[in-house]
Amino acid sequence: MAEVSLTLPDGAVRKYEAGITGAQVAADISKSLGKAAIACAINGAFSDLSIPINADSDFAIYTNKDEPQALELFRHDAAHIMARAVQELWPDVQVTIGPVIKNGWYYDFDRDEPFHEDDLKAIEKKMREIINKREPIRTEIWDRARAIQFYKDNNEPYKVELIEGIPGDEDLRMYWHGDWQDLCRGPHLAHTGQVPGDSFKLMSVAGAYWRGDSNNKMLQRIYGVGFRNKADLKAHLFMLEEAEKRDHRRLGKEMNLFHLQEEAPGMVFWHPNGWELYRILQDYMRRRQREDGYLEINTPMVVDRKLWEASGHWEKYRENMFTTEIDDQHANDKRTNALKPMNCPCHVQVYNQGLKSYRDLPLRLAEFGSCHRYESSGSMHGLMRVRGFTQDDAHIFCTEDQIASETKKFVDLLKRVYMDLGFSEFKIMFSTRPEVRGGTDEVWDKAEKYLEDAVKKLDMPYTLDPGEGAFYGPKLDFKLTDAIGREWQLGTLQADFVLPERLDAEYIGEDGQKHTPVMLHRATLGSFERFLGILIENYAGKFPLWLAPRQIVVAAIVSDADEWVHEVVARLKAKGLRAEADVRNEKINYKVREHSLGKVPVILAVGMREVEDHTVSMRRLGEKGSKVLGIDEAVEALVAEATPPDMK
RNA sequence: GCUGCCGUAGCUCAGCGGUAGAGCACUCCCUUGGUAAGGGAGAGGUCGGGAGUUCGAUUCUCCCCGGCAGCACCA
Repeated sequence: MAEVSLTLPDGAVRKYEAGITGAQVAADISKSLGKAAIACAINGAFSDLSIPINADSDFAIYTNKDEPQALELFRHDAAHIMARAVQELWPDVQVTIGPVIKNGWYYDFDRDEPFHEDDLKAIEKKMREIINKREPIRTEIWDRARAIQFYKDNNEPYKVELIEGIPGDEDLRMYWHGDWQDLCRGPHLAHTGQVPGDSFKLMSVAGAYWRGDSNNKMLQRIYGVGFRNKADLKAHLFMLEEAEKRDHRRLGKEMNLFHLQEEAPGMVFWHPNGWELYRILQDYMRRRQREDGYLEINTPMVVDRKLWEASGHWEKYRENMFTTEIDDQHANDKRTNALKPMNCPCHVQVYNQGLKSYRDLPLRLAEFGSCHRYESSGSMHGLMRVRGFTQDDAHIFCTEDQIASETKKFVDLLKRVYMDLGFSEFKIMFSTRPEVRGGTDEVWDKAEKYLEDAVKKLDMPYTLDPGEGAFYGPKLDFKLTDAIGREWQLGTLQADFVLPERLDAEYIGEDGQKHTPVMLHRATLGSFERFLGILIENYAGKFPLWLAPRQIVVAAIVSDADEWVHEVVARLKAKGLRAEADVRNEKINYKVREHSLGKVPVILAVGMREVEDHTVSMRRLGEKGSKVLGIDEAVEALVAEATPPDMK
């Protein structure tokens, strides 16, 4: 019998007969390890314990304690166990795929009857039964023909389709526990009992298209979350509750910022508090852009379809545009207009007024452009995805040689803005030509090259995202990370060599000849609506003083202090602070609670002591105690704190 | 757009084939209280819209609108 030598992570070498399995090695090392082992690595490749080892290898054992591997296996096996549970409960169900995702897994099923949330409990129960059986998980390697025949015999057409879609003629790995079988790349645990039965939970049922294609049948997807132990599961569920508390739709209601209603789906009704916040942000952006040489313009919201035809949007995005038809009596005809879905064609119209010289470039035209897009009903979500929104948009008309310096300038602006608004981290994605696109390959070669040069000169890391460019040009996207670790794609910079030409933008170069400028589409926040949604969630509504729509409430403790309350409010307002008086017939406890729930950052409580001493008792949101300050001292401190970062 | 669920007072929600209820908010009265809910009284609803079944529909069925969770889409 041939011998294999296995090198363990600590450098020790053990010799076994060829064909020994990982499980046997683990048991040989120690009895407890034999029990604890859940999988192994053979020459670094994640593998089942049951696979025979026939060559000298590096060898490592994984147990419950090995974080990424253990989680991967638990979730993966839980997905399979869930599929088995579902098939045991409803034998007519066909199984498809069930991958591991962040925090858990899902599995897609085909069944005529819909699953209901109540069914999840029954499935969970069945899963625990399967786990408690501690059945060994077996694997075999089959050739394609045999596997296809097997699934045809078992009436599992989705599996047949999956196998037929796997390229090449590689053999397939088949897994079993009990009588239940699935096709899988593996690896898996040694037995079902290794899945922690008390630290998973089925979360929801939802539709999902077979293979992610909306032309295909919609299947039913069940989502689960799973962890190594109960405490981790509890922590995760707690985190979900916390995330729900900072949901901008909820906070928007609690802080009285905005509302949405049936008559205008996807269009925001901003309330005074919300609009204050909106304007604070817009004023800030306006100052930052002015500082950077942008010229602010404003262009029409309703524009004849001819312009959209010329720009190419009509052909590609007609379905998503709001249109209006009016009878034009003079032309004796109907005119079709579209609500602008974006600002660029209009900006080119402004550019085109008057002959431009190379001396005019770069020309940076900015607009807080109000746009409308007919988003599909299912995609709308609070402020995050709406049908009416305002972009902090700008188009930089420049020469090819200016692309790099303008990109640098823009990224510097982004950094400043994101920092000021409380985001310290962002990533850059570089997206290249998509399959459906405007312009020739020659133009794309050029656009990609210039933009790549520009991003390289930034001296910042970036990730390539092939095929994700805009239809008129390659782009850089800027993704930032919020306070609870979620990523949001915000800023964008798109190099466009196509649209200026389509819309006849030109300039006279140094050589006296006409040239077509390059157009850089760029946005920092994206849309104000979406950004405010993100901002609300990032701060959980507890804005820094300069952003808070309601900054200070001055609350009377006794009604004899009302006069002093009004005077304090007047002094704060005179310094530009957003202050309100609360002289209602309520106790201070009540007022403090209410304004704390309303996320007002500063409460100045005023009783007879403060009246006599000309002081205020300052309480900060989220803090327990209060601090008595002289009025002048308090005003000065608040003014300093409330000054926007760009004005300090 | 697709699948599933949901739509009752300003808000959060209970109810359910016989014509509607709670807490908070609101209005008034009492209370002047020192940092997260003082007490009492009152007012408030074509039960998302339309059609059908029924003696009778907020409740059952169908259609439409809107929302939620996913999927698809996102210039």
